[in-house]
Amino acid sequence: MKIYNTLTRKKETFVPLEEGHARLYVCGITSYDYCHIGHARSALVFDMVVRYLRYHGYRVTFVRNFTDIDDKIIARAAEQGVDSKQLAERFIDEFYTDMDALGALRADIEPKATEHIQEMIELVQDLIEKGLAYPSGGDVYYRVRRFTTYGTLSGRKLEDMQAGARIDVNEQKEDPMDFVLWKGAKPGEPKWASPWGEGRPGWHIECSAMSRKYLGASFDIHGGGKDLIFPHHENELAQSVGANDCSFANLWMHHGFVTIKDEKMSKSLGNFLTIRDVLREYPAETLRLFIFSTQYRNPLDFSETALQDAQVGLDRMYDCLAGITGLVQAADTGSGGVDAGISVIGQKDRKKIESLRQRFETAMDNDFNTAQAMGHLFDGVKVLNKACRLLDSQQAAVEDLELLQQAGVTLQELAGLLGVLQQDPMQYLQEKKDNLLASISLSEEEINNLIEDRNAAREKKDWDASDAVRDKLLTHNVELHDGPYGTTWDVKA
RNA sequence: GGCGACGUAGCCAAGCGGUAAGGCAGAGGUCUGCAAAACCUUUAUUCAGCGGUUCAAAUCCGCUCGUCGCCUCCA
Repeated sequence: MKIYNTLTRKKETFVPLEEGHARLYVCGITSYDYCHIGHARSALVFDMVVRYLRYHGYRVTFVRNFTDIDDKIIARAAEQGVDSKQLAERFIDEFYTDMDALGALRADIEPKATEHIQEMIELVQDLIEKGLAYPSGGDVYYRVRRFTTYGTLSGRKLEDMQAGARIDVNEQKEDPMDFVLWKGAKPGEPKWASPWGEGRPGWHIECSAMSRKYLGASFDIHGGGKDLIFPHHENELAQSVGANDCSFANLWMHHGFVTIKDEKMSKSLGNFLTIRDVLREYPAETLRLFIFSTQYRNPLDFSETALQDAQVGLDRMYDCLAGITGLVQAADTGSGGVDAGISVIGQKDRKKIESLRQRFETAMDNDFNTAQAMGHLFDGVKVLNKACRLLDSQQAAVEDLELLQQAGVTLQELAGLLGVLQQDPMQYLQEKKDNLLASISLSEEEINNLIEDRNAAREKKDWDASDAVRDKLLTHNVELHDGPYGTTWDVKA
């Protein structure tokens, strides 16, 4: 499989350092607020990556950190008059609540910065010994110009950056581009003892220290949002390579942003929706389908319409699975194992059904092209629906039923790699109906009574009366469907 | 100012040198007393524009226009 590497700006064949074992480190959240849809994308993208690597047969060690000490946490805690540690803990809990609601897998190791102060101090000491860092006025800084390849990951030169310098002038630094590894404590701030006095870690050092501890100096994949490329990942790279004298992450994966009206969703712009905001309106699987409708590196524009489209698509997939289940059940109770009928599924459609897994994998192997992979899934749905329709109207051949049943299982398995289509289809559709029913002013019994009245009128061919009932129900968003086996109803969304 | 990404049907989105996947919406059809729902079929001579390379370009190169991002905390 191929993965796009930010470092080389190319898709590269994925070959883990240790055979059969993929080690990956993803930058997690800074816990001072509820997570928004951008965080959901990050979590779900790497959730999909991990699931797919495991599907491919790799043993995966997935590390994702929590930044539980930093300026924003301290500021927010001060604002609310609470302890910064408690604030961080609280939003880690909220993060888990959201992740569980999204059905995202837990990382194998979820280290917190504050629990690795010692490791960070050791790393900073390594850097000082190598001449790559220097203490200054209670702080410790990284000597950027000493790391000759600085800027490789983000593709920028030190000179270029100075041109547009929005860098704060800091008297303590030898060079304005130097970044802080350790910050001396200001009065009232959380602090830890260190060889340079009391203080706290800079932002970037935690990831270098924790990845080294849990994955080793070199590992396979380092991931995060595109906004982390500079300065966070560039600095991590400088720290780790500088301290360990060996390559750091082999491959850097960065996902695109979630936008609203083509602008980046962010706290500072105030144009964000939290995960729980969205999950109040749509099921998690709908959100996942939406997120995977675009390849992970491209921007993803959030809108009500896009979510509704995803919802319709998800329902269609479940309808298809329910159709297969219904057909198989009918056949079981019907002909009782007697091979009725001849195959009606054409050669071309059979081939499409049988190649579904192959096509899905080819798309996913190409830098996790979930958009294309989903296209194949929907294409499968189309062919399966067609087959269901054909079988429904005649005696089903055993081989056809088996093909459909198997295809349904495959469809659900593959969709599961994206975390969708994981519910029992019958139950999903029933729940949807129940939820909608709860939102209208009629009970199921009242609806059924009205349907009986209407059917009585229809017997007498009193179309005016029957249509009146239908219209009345429609004002309550109840739609009637007259089928060969009687009248069923649904609630309009 | 520096660096980078993107621009494909009404909307979303794949394709990245061999002649336009898929989804939503729309249209036609099957079904129906009429509907609805469901399902089927269908919808881009063309890929922002202009040049160039090539037997062949949405795909490669150059320029122009437009949108967005990073360079400051950010997923």
